[in-house]
Amino acid sequence: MISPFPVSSLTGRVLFYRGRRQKRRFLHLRNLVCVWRIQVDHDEIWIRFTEFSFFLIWLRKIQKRLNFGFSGYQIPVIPKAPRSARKRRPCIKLDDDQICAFELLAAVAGKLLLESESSASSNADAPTGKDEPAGCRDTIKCEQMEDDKALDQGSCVESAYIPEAVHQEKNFKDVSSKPYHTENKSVLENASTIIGSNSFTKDWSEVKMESCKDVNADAKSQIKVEGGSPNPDDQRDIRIVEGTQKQLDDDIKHTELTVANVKAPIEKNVNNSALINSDSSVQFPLYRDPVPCASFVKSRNNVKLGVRDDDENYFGCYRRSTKIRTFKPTSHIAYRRIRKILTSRHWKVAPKLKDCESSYSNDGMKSFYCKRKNTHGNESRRLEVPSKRRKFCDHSFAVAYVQEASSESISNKPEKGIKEDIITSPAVPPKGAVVSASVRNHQKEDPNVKFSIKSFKVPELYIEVPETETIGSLKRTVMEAVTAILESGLRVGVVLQGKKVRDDNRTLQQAGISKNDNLDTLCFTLEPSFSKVPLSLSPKADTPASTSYITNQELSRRPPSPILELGPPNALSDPPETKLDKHDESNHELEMSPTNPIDQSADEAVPDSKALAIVPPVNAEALAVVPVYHKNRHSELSKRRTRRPFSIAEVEALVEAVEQLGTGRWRDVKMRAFDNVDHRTYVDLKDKWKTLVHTASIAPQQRRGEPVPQELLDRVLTAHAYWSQHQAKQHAKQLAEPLKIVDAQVQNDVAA
DNA sequence: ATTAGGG
DNA sequence: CCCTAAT
Repeated sequence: MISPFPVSSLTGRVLFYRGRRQKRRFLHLRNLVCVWRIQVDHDEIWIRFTEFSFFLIWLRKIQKRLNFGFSGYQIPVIPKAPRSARKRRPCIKLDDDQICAFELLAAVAGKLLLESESSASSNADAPTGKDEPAGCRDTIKCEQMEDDKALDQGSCVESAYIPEAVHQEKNFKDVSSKPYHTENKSVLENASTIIGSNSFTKDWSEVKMESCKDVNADAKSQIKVEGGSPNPDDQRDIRIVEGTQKQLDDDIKHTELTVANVKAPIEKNVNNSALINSDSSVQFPLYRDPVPCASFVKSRNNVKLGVRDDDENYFGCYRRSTKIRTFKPTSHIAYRRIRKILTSRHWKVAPKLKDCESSYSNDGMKSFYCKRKNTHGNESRRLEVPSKRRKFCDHSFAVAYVQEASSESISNKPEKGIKEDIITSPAVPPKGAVVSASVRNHQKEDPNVKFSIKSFKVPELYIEVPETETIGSLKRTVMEAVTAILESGLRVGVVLQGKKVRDDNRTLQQAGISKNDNLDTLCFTLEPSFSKVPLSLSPKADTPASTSYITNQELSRRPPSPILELGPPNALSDPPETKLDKHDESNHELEMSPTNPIDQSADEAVPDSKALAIVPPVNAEALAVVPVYHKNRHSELSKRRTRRPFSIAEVEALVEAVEQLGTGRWRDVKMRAFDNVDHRTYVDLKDKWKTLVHTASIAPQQRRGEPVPQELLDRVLTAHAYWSQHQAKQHAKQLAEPLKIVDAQVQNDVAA
């Protein structure tokens, strides 16, 4: 039986090699040869791309094939454009994961460059060890192969290696032409022919993979090369390499990066060249270290990433932190640095694959279920400090106290405290899920629901520190606040699909937590148990993370002052230090640039910086909500308004007004229906309408909050449709028509 | 000040 | 709801 290429199979490792033509020390990432090792059932497939950019393209292809559900967000080609243009502008759709993958790869790329260079002299590189034109294929050469002759370098080009043991069981299909031979000798040639370079030049064939599960646990895989789907891009150099890990593993002296959860975006309206260009913007400096082997020690599945500094002349612009040059023997810092380079929203450098099972839930979200439980106790635990400013969990960052026992490279814990261990890597699926069920490909019925708590939401903190205080003081204050909460005791809250599950007596099943269900929307929160929590309204259903306030007394030692909204600790203690220069002028592509910590830091730091920004005093209203505020300061920066859900009556009034006035005249709507309600601005009304339209267009089950009568929602849709149609007329006809027509339609609807 | 859109 | 750009 052939099953679709399993999602989990997209989990794999990516290896970079210096390509044959790549003798320069400074290379574009896109030019790096890269091999993707992915797991298909029990086999491992190696896919080699002579250019990294091909890999990305290919990923997208296969992604499309797999018809992934996507949680990706859209990165505008033109970040800011005239309103009129914004709407229709083409978008680069890029999945977060891919961004991260991309960056992860980029990080490794730099390292590999380094490695290959240093090996150029030491020749300690690949088994075949040469850093020369043939070097790249050498790197994947499988010396253990029984028929070594088959690996005639002269003829095999950079093509496929299919170890006998594996390929004999394979069931290759080549739609386009010849099937793979089952003899090693011919494997390579055929591979070359089939998926070799030239055949892709004009006629890009999609490579589709399907796993073929077999009863005897001896899974077979099938590689199908399909023709068709002409693509302008030259995919000449895609090759498939397949082999068993055992055969190849030991030969690879290259640094490996364990990459998991690779998901490629579905590209629809983006030409690939754009992406490639962006790739090309990725330039990785080659760092050199006086101490040749201080870094990049490969240990099986783990990566030890090191970053070396180079002479400033050449890469001056890149090397932002010379300090790193001192990096520790264990390359811990380097590791951290790499981590920081990564945007890794949903990414993390995965623990050993062997120790974790890739799992994914219904909507394609994947996570790792770590089998190992005895490592360092807290290993996979992450504390997430939610910022009030963030509404979406995927925008938030988890602060992780990494104790990855699986990686020796960081096994030496820094003494300096948390800071050293903090990484920002939420690894949280969009919905804010921090838990996923483990779904194995083929597993027996297991009544247990498996949870992998990747992060905790911790109570939000509010502290205050005078402007004049030092950072050190700030840190201490934060620490105090945290300690206060911890000491007061914590409770665990369970939030499922944004709703708090309060009934402790319900079973998981009853609560809707089932291993078959999508647990991505399940998360746990830590709640302070002390009672001096706000009188406020804040913790609502949709605000899983509870909020706690440090009372004035608690902070009384500190003079009253501006409020500090506590950002993630890393923001406080771990200032960005690894910014690279952006070289690329095409800034819109920078957003997908892996080596663009600036963007990412901006991305993540913006909220942080906001969080760190001094929030001046507030109005009475706000004070009511957040008791900690002092009134002594006035400020331009105002606090977020209190939430005031629209009542049904208000909605009705709004709908009525819009029906008659249309959707482009909010001021009029306001005057007509909410003239004397000053807490409803026309913007509010517009926003409300927006959400109403949205609400009306989704399934009732998806709706939250106080239910709006369907009748009203129907009217919303009707009016929305109508006014969408009649926008032009609106100005011409002013206003009489609309109402009647709308009414008529409503009546029709009702009648029907 | 309003409007339109994105977050 | 907030924030911004554009009008």
